[in-house]
Amino acid sequence: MSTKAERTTIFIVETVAPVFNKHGYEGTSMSDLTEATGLTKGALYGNFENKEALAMASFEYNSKKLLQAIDEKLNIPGTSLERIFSLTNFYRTYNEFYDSMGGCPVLNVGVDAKHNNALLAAAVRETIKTIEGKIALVLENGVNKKELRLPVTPLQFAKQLFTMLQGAVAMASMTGDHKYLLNTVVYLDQLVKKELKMSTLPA
Amino acid sequence: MSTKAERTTIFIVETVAPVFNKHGYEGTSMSDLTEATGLTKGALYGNFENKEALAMASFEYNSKKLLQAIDEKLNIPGTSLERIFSLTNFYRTYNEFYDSMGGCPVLNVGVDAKHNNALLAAAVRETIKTIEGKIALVLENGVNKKELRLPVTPLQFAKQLFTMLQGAVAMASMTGDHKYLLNTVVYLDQLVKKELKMSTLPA
DNA sequence: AATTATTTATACCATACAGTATATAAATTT
DNA sequence: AAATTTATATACTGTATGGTATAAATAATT
Repeated sequence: MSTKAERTTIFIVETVAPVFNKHGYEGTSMSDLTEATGLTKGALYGNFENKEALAMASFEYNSKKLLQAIDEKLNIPGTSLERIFSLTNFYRTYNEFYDSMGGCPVLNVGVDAKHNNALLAAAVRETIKTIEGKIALVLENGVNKKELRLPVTPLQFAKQLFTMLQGAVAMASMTGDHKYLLNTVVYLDQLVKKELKMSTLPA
Repeated sequence: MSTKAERTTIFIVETVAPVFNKHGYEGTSMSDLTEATGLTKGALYGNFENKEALAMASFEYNSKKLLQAIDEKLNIPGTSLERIFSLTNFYRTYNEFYDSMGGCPVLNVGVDAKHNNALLAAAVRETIKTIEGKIALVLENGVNKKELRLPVTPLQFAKQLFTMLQGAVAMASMTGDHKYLLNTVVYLDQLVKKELKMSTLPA
């Protein structure tokens, strides 16, 4: 069993992560965090070195949740095409997912941290690379198994796919209209069906 | 000729706009602004009611510049298709454009203001609507002139186009890699050529 | 050029900020 | 259960915050 202190640390990150994600690094104050957690500064500074460490832990927490969800969707049993559809289907209601985190961590921290915190900005770039890599792996596998053909390299296509998804995330987030997600996924699914499906082009 | 005071107000907005755009509403302090302008608080508060008014004027300034650039690209003489390509071509090097503003105002303020400033958030939504409307108008014109055909309504297609462009903007901005813009525009151009061009499907 | 109106600089306000020292309380170990 | 370690609360730094009152300086008007 975990010690009380460890559980407190986790509790702090869980509680604080959405606050940082909503209001950004500079926009979040230590008193916002004591208020959210019901703890005092002593407790926060006892578990984390400073504000930056709290923000970093918060992003890593949200990023991990996102990466796990993406992994789960991409690693279902089935063909590579079915795995890609599983991912796009996840983004169909991605607004519900990111609402529980106070917003998409990639988008929010990526934009906020760019000129406010170099460490966080680097962490976001790492997360983006990881996601693109995961998608590329599925695509590469599909090419190897001759389940699909790609007009460009797997990584290149993965980047393009993620860019479009992230565009929908940005628009849905800024406008509050989740139809941007829905319409983009509908578009992407037909794109994948038309462009990547191998069965339409027998050897 | 303009009065000295009017020119000072303009100078303040010009100088302050990139600072707000880079660091966000909460991340920008009044002393950041006195430092950037070389003026004192007295001067800033003599020309603007408060910090929020300064931030609002800054966004409107950047937004206007963007809308003017988009207008310029969309209103070249030529067919509706050429106008759309003129817009996508603008986004090919959009990073240079937004660098001079301290980032894309739609993306940066849209993400930053969502939970930090309701007024700014509403202004961004308005700008998005305006851009989508401008693109939709060109598309509608093209349909009327039978220069192109659309699988969905002009506004719907305009939204999808802008979503993809904004996705590229977000990715390029977060990673610092402008190839996201280039690749997306290459993709969009071929998409438009294949899907919208009427000449391939004679009546 | 003198007067008036406006604009900017200075000095200040109360409050909020991130962070710390230390005392108290609560776990953990023996 | 007692001793010890660890975690949390309290009270406190010094500094920065957005904003203001007022005085000095500069434009604009007559």
